[in-house]
Amino acid sequence: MAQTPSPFRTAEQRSRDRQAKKLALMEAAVRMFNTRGFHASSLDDVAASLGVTKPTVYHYLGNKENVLLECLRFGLKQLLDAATHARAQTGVAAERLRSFLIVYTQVNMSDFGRCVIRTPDEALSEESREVLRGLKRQIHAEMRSLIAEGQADGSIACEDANLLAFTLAGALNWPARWYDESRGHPPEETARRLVDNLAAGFLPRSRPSNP
Amino acid sequence: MAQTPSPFRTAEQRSRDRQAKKLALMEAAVRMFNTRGFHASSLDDVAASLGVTKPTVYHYLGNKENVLLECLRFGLKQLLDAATHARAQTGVAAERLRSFLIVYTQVNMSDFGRCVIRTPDEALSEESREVLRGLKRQIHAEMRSLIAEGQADGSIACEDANLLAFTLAGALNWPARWYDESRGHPPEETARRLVDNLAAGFLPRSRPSNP
DNA sequence: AATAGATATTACTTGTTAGTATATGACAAT
DNA sequence: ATTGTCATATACTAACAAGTAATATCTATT
Repeated sequence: MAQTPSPFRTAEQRSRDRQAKKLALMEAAVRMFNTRGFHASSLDDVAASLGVTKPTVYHYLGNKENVLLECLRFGLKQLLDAATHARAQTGVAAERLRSFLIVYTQVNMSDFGRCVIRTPDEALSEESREVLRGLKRQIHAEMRSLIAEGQADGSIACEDANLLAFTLAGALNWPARWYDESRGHPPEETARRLVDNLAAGFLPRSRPSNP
Repeated sequence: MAQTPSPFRTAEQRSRDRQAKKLALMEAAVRMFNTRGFHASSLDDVAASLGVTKPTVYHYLGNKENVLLECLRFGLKQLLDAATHARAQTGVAAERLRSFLIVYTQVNMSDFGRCVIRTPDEALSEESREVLRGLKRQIHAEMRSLIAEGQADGSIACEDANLLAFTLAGALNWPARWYDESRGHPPEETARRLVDNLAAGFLPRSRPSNP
């Protein structure tokens, strides 16, 4: 089985290499976008941060807007996956919503999620904007529908599912701006506490809601 | 009293004129920043939108960064004013907090408030960033201290006043991104409903919290 | 009138960066 | 061996936008 390893890479290995390089470029880019903003980030600098030159970036990612677009898609996919994962769970809707929200928040605290939140639509061309709006709408719809299920099964109390979705999303997107992993509590714990605030509200409850 | 009006303006009138022009430039700028983003907005275009030229902008506002800075200060002042106004009211802390939050949200739905929320720190120089961080911290501190008062007088239930302030701020900053005055409910109503969501939480309450 | 100050313009310089044309070396398949 | 393809570099173009003279004009006071 364990033969002398060939110094030649198979087609599959090369394809994996390529993917890894592409992802490394995306990671370098997203970090720079997050620290400097999209317009203030030059592809020269992104490339240099990995010890290569700009045409290499173009080789793997086409053009600057596409670099951003792929980063955003990647982040949005993580958010959507969180939704489908929560959807597959058992329990009342409020519980499924909670577990979705906690993962949603953690994604927003990570590099690609941060980029999704921090990048305003205007940074993109009309075309790409439509694509992204579609994905964002999907995520919003998932959240809203979990809320609606909760209204139906009685585990969630609210007047307007759509507006509640905006309320929750806002509160849980914001860590993309303020959360600093290197100080304070770890991401999961912070995420959980934020969601608890939203679940309970800030007005005192006379008695526990689960009799 | 009502004499033939002099065609000559007094010093005071001229000073008011100057202020008005400066403000008009700031409004034009802030609207462009909000629609295109800071880096994608050229002062040539800002000036052109009022039928003047770029050096005019420099005459009134110095340089591009200062244009942004003045807009942000303006918006932040509105937020701080909302806090001091709420502070002066009577009633339990939860009530004062509510009324602060509602105004806070409405500011974030208006041009200058939008700009405060949508402009990420990185757009500015280290210097200006410090100034703004200071102002933002003030607002955050106001919110946190209203919450702490509520913990003390029993009108607010929460474990961590600081984290609750982030939760509320996030939810109520977000309308700067999604709210569209031209569709849906008017600003005050939307603001009130958002705050209600946060006050009540999404878990059902067995009975009203005000016995 | 004449001068000073405020307001605005035209025309320029300069720096930055997205994007491209072209060259080159390495490897793989034939 | 030869040919083609992938990965990368060097070196360039083109465009845009910030900021700066130098200058003209209007207004108000002496």
